[in-house]
Amino acid sequence: MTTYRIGQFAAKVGLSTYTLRYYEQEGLLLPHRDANDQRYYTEADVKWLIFILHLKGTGMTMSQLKTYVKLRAQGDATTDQRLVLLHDVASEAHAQIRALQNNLAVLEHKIDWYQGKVDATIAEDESFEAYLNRLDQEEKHD
Amino acid sequence: MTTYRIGQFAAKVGLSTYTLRYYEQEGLLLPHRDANDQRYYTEADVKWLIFILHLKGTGMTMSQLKTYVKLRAQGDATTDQRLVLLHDVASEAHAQIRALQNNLAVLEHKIDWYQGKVDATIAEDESFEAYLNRLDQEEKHD
DNA sequence: CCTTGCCTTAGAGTCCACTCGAAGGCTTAT
DNA sequence: ATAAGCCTTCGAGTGGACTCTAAGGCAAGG
Repeated sequence: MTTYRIGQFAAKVGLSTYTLRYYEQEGLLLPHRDANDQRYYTEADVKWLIFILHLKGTGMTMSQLKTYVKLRAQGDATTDQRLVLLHDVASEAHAQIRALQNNLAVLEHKIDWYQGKVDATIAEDESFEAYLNRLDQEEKHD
Repeated sequence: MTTYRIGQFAAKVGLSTYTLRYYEQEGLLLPHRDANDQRYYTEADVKWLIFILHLKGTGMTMSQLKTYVKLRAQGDATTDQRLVLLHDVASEAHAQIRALQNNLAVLEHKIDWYQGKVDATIAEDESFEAYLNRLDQEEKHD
């Protein structure tokens, strides 16, 4: 069974040893120790950390992650709470994607404009402005 | 013609007066002044600021925004540079959306799993893992 | 008249997630 | 044997974008 010392593990997952010790301190990832107290990580740790990184990549904060880990440690009784938490994170992420797409639409319209691809008729501009207003309204609904 | 004092403008655009003065200091938004040196903002400033906020919302940094504003101030000779800059920002934003969607896919799969909606057959799990590996590989291409 | 809002400069504080350094001491690899 | 890697604690530094305070003063509305 393959194991990794902290330096190898860091290289494998693309984090620094500092960060790994920091995550450990925060309770996110608890490696094993050998007879000399040296940390070692297993393939299971690789999978778990990659999952953590996916969660972080959705915008989940350290604090939410810590909550999640604590709930997990408490066993099956907390699956409902975990679900609520993950649903929150997911809907935040959806909102963020939507916001990004809206902002990007504006940016790309400006790019088109710079490239002279937009017919600069009053009608067109006005309809795009109306569209933007609608987007801005929608963002306020959050 | 409607104008706004800084407090009204702040309320209108949803920023603090601190932030508006900060943006001004950074050269992003330069309001007019009345006879007593009090700032006032026009409808054009509203539009410009909203555009700035859309750009910021795509992930464009202060520093990029400052570059953009400086180029703009230099006139038509810089449209090419502005286009390059905006293209960069747009492709970064696209990448960020893709990353978010990938991470969200993992999160939602986990949610499904919690809800018992996933057939926990070895085959299914393995194919999902293969899928994740593929996503992770793709992220490395950036 | 008095409160509220605005003006200035300059600097300090905040938040988040790391990131690093120091110091002293084991352990592992070549 | 020697270097490279790892161990600890603990505190300080980083970056980005604000966010706020202080101090002293002018200006408009009720």
